[in-house]
Order: sequence, then structure tokens, then C-alpha cells
Amino acid sequence: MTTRQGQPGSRSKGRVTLNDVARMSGVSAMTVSRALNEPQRVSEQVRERVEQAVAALGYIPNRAARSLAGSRSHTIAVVIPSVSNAVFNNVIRGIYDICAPAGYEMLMGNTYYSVQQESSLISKFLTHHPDGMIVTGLDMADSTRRQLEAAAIPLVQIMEVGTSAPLDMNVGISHSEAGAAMARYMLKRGYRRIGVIGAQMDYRSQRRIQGFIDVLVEAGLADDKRFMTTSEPSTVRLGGQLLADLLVVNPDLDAVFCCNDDLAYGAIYECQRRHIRIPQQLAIAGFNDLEGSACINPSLTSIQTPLYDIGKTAAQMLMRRLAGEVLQPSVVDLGFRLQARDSA
Amino acid sequence: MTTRQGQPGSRSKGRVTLNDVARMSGVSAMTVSRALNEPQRVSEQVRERVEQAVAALGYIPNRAARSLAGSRSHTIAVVIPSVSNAVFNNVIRGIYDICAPAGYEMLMGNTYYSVQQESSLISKFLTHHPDGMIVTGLDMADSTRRQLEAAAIPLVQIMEVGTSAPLDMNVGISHSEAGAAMARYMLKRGYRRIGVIGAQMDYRSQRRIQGFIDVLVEAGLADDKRFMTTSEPSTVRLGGQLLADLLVVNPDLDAVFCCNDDLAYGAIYECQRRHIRIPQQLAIAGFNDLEGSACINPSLTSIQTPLYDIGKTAAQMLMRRLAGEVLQPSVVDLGFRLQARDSA
DNA sequence: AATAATTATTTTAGCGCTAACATGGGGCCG
DNA sequence: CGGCCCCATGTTAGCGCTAAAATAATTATT
Repeated sequence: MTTRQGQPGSRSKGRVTLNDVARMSGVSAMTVSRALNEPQRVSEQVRERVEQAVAALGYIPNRAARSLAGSRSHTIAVVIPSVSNAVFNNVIRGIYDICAPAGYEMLMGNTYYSVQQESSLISKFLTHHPDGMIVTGLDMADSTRRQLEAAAIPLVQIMEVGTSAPLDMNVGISHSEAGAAMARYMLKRGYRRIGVIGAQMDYRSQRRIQGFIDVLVEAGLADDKRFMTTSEPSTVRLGGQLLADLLVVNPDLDAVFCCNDDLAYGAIYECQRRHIRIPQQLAIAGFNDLEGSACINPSLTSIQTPLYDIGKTAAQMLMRRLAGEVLQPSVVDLGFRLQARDSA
Repeated sequence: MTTRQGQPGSRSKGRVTLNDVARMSGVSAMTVSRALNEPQRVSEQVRERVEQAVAALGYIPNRAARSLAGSRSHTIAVVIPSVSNAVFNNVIRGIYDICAPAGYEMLMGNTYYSVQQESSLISKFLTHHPDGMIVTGLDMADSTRRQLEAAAIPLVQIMEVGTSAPLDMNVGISHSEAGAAMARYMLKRGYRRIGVIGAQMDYRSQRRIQGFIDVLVEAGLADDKRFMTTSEPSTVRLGGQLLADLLVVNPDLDAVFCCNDDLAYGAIYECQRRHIRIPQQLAIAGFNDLEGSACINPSLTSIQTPLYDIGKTAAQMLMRRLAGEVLQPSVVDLGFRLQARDSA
């Protein structure tokens, strides 16, 4: 094997450059650049010779030089709470399916549901001078807001709409409306002693729950001791524990809204262990409608959100803006769907 | 709101540069560069004036220029099958916890379990001229192998060890040994009519299953019609369906090894629906030991792998190599643990 | 006090690429 | 056949930063 120890400090890494390709194919560097980036603008024979030289030399373009020389980085920065969350995975696919064919790269990072981490991540991303940015949520630190305004790049805030004016563009759903829809559904089904469990209380979870509770208040059925939340990260185990805690205080509950499906799984498992029949003794509903929610026993009633479309739409808005189009309106509500199943 | 329509083609974006900061703080650009990157090498007063100027001007460094001028990009490329997979999430955290404090950025991308996607992703990543690279698995296309050799950057192949010689460094576990350990465990527990279900048959899943089956063969208990696999992506639903299919052919099975926990969840749900008692009538085991596996009913027997440590160790090896250290040996097997629970 | 050694800062040059403009050689018009 | 436009390609300059060498300012040593 060749040595890979590198040679820190060596200026040139002896890599093949555009000029090497130019020399080999007998044209100027600029023509090679065009042959690679706008193939239709050079003659066919030149294109072929350049392609051969590229292959023969193993030329790998240098993005840093390209970004620096051109004024565009061909990069979109995507800021989400957690890539590992199945919810955001779908959003990312939607973004990717638009950005990749358009020649844009995605720079992706996690905030881990922390405003502070979000700020430092966005600062870091701005050093890449991305051509556009997609950020989760409408809330952010004031300093970050100012940085983004100063950067003056197209920006789409995703996941939620309606809670405040977006900085630029905005695609998502109304989480408070979704929470309210679930509450109305439960009321219609006849449940009256309704509890709520929530974890990882980011703004969107809070709004879901607030929307849910507002409806209960209106119906005169809200009771603070039935609402149990924590800022711990959502896990299946935590769902079971929160339900257990809730039942200690409220043994007579007839329904529980879990602010996401993972918590709902834990709640269902806990009921199974206690031989509580779902939904006869206790109805359970979740939020996000993950893949497993249709399979668990009983199947889980949940709110399905247009995750893929949120990502896709956000990316499309960005692409159009980058193509010079002026977009009106810039707030898009994609709506949600209540998926009724056996658990509630 | 300020206009964000951008001005494609404008050469300079009128952004604040290092020279602006230098002018304002009354020193040369080089001194500002040092004040920011090696603060201990400039006098305290200069450092302070520079910091003030940076804050006042809202200076954001340009990474493209930095990469181009220096010979290092301060970037580590990470190539994994799927960021959304909970398994890789832990690995990523391990990498991040080492790289971030060392001032390295992570460029992350999915291969979606496709060799072709892996090749194009690696090509794309090489255009960023990362200082190091972490790639999942030991298998890759020959052309990719050559590209990586030509790039001559430190490389760590992660997740599995022992199936072939690594290109450079290697950290992981032996999946065939892990599969074998599960088979021996099942045999010891007295199961004799043992089936296997597998999906998303990447190399590592295949090796788990092969290791499992090899032990059955040795025990004279292997039966091809009890092994059911598909290349579809693993889902909970698919786990249920594969188990159902398997039971049609083998109604007398007494145990099933699922090549990952998601499939095992589906299998458990399917048993619940059919009122098959686990493990009395049918034992079920998974692989990966996800968070929910301890909570499901019955709790799932699974193989726990040192995911966080794999990421951390890989990153550490890379960092040491980048610091100029020569590492021996370069293959690290971190081992696994069989987590016995109620399901098998 | 003169010199050497060390530290702090500046100067110079250039990383690899592309925007903008310049050039040259067809073809088409009047 | 000169003037015009159009196309393919070349030339020039510079994006913002840092490596390396040069210089200036300070401290240590004799």
C-alpha cells in the first residue's frame, strides 16, 4: 500500500489540475472549464478530447477553487434538529430529490433541538457561503436572525407555518391546528378524561399540545394535572414511564395524546404490560405517523404530515429563487391528515 | 424585508473580507488570519482589536478561500448507508464528538446501500478535497478503490472487520461472529427448528446471516427453506410479512433470527396478532439492540454493537494520522455483546 | 553595550478556478 | 465584397485566504 501519512504543510499536493487537463487536450483552461460545466457550449470534438484527458489523468475538480472564483458555491445548507429522526429523513429526501439534479450539494447539520447549537451551526454553515439555506422552525436567536439577514441568501423556514412572520420563505403545516384536529377527533369519539404526554418539547411539540389543549379548554374538559411533559429526548421507554406517571395521578383517564409516535409506542407497551385494553379502557394517539405505527398492536391513530412534500417544496422555492424568479406568496401551508386507526 | 433576490453573475458579493477586518484593526491581513486561527501567536492587544473589528463588521470567514490557500480543507468526509438509520446515528455522534473539538467539519452522505451511489458519492466528496475519510464497509467498486488510493488521504473503513484487507485503517466488529454467537445462544437454549429472516441485504447483514447459518450447518440443523431474505429495505411491516411467509412453509418453527431489530418488531407484532406466544411457541431475536428493543413486549433479545465507539475510534485514528502519527496496528475489532432478554 | 536568539508582524506570491472581455473565423445580409 | 452578427475559444485578472520568506520589535546572552 502507498504511504498515506500525508505531508502537512506542503503547499501543492501535486494533484491534477484543470491546467494539466488543458495541456493534455491542447486547449485553454477556460475551454476545459466550459467543457465540464456547460458542455453544450463547446464543440463536440473538444468535449471528447477533454473527457479523455480527464479520464486519463484522473482529474478531480477542486470545489474550493470553483466557489472562490465563481460567486456561487452550488451548496444548500440544511439545518434540522436531528438527522436520525425518521421525520426529518423524509424531509431530507424531498430536498435531495430537487437539489441533486439541479447540481446543488447539501450541507446538513443537527441542532439537537437546541437554539444555541442552531446558532453556532448556522454561523458555521455561513462560512461555506451557501447559495441558499433551509432551516427548521420559525423561532431562532436574534443574533442568528441578524446573521441570516446580513447573509442575504434565499432562506426557507420549514415544518411549521403561522406562528410568526418568516424571515423569507416558509413551508410547513400548522402544528396547533393539527393538535386541535386530534382533540376534536377524540371528543367526537366520546372521550372525556383526556391526558397529554410530551417530551423533547421543541416549539412544534409545544404548539401541537397547545392546540390540543385549547380545544379541551373550549369544551370545558381541560385539567392541568392530566398534562405531563418533560424536556428529555423522546424515547420509547420514556413514553411508557410518562404514561405510568400520568396514571398514578389520573387513574380514570380514558384517552392520551402523545406528542409523537415514539412516546405512543412506549405508552402502548406499558398498557400491554398492565393489561389495559386499548382503546376500550384507554385510547392512545400519536403524531407523525411513522412506518411502524400501522403495524403495532393495536394500530396507532396518528397525524400524517406531508414530510417529503415539505422538503421538496422548500427546495423548489429555493431553486426558483436562485434562478432569479420572484416568488409570491412565500408562505405555503401543506396541511396534514388525521390517520384514524384502532388505538383511538 | 430586504431584497434577497441575489444578483447572479455579480463577481464580488460585497461581503466583508479579511482585508476589511485588517484595515479596521490597523494590522495586516496575515495578522488577522493568525489572530483568528492561532490566537496564541499574536499579542493580546492585537487579538482584542481584531476580535472587536470582526464583531463590528460581522465578518464571516470564507472556507473556500481558506481551503484553497492552505492545503487542508479541515473537512472529514463520512460515507454511510443511511443517516436516518438509528444505527448510524450513534456512529455519527462518536465521529462528531472527536472531529468537532479538533476543528474538523463533517461532510456526510448516504449511499442508500447501493455500490453505485457509494461510488458517485465518494467521487463527489473527493472534489471537496477532504483531509480524511470514513467509509462504511470493506467492499467497494474497484474504480472507487483506485480513486481513494490516488487521493492518498487517511481513510478508515468502519462497521466490519475481518472480511478482507482494509485499504488503510479499519474499525468495527465481525458480523459473522456476531451471527454465530446468536446461533450458539439459540442452540444452547434448546431451539432446534430455527429460521432466519433478512431484508436490505447489504454485505454486513449477509455476513451476520452467514455466520448464523454456518453454526446451524455445523450442528446439522440447517434447512434452506427456513431462510427467507429479500433485498427490499427493512421495515416493521416487512418483518411481519416475512415471518408470515416463513410460517406458511415452516409451521413448526421454534425460533427466528431477524437480521435487524426493525424486522424483529414486525415479527413480534405478527405473533401478537396470531396469538403465538413468545418465546414459548416461537423465540425471536434481533440485531443492533435499538432503544425500543428493551421496551417491546416481550423484550427483545438482540446483539448490542459498540456503535458510538466505532465512530469515536475511527475519528481518533484519523485525527492521529492527520497529526502525523504513524499507526500500528490499523485494524481494530471492538467486539459485540449478546443482550439476552425475554423473546428468546 | 553589542550580539544573538526569540517573538511579532508584514510582504510576497500563489492556491485552482471562472467572470468578463477579447479575438478570430465562419456565414449571411444588402 | 465590406459590414454585420454569431459562435467557439483564448486572454486577463482576481476571488479571499494562507505558506513561506522577509523584516521589525523585543528579550536574552555574553
